[in-house]
Amino acid sequence: MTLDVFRAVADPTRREIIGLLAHNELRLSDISGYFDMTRPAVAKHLKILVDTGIVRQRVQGRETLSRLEAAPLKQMSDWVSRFEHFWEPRLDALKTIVDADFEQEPKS
Amino acid sequence: MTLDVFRAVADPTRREIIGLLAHNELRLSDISGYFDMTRPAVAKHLKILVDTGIVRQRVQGRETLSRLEAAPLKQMSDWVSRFEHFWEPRLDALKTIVDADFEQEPKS
DNA sequence: TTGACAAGATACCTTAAGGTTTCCTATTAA
DNA sequence: TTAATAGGAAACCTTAAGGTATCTTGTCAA
Repeated sequence: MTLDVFRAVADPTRREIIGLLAHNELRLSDISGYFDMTRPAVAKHLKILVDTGIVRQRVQGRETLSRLEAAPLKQMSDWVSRFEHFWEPRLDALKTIVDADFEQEPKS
Repeated sequence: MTLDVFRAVADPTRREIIGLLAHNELRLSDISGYFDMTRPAVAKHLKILVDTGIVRQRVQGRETLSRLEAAPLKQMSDWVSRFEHFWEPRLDALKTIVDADFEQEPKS
């Protein structure tokens, strides 16, 4: 029971799976075709991604389709964004520009 | 020998250490004061952060001062940014705005 | 209506991760 | 010049992580 997004993303295989699912809905056997490891190994990685909510699955007959549900990755994005100004010193200025622009827009 | 930024950041203790060093240069004993674990345990975490380049150290007498070197976190930032549009649908528009603005600026 | 395919489940193995205790060495303050 | 402090280093322990092999069950096509 991991449930931790950071831990889920720590593994390179899982990052690759996330990449694969970014644009396609795939079956387990499709995914495991990309990797040099057994299907149950990939299934375990996939399960971890499902447990953290990064991947969602739907069953269709004997197949299980997996698709990306990227929202939980926002946690990571939020955390790391606290440090962006370290390598992007113009970021403060940028933020000002964006904020100003958003204020101009009508409330939908 | 980890050297992997994603793995380094996967551990919550190490994320906290990164947070502590974001604004202060601290000694090991300062840092370990924040945690409910032994000093050598914290030292190991710190070593992993040093190995990935996220933390830099300088020796001053009998003290070793650690400070954040956030640049390696950019790797994570870059990776996760590929998925930002999943939770921020306005991001494409935003990118356009920013690009346009940057083009206006003089080359330094 | 049987054979092949998709994938869940279980048992097991090996190594890496995260911790502890204990000891040692260098530096500084009294 | 000795006692306290900072922290490196080694040995060890336990559990979690990442894999494998193997078996079973459900579904579909021939």
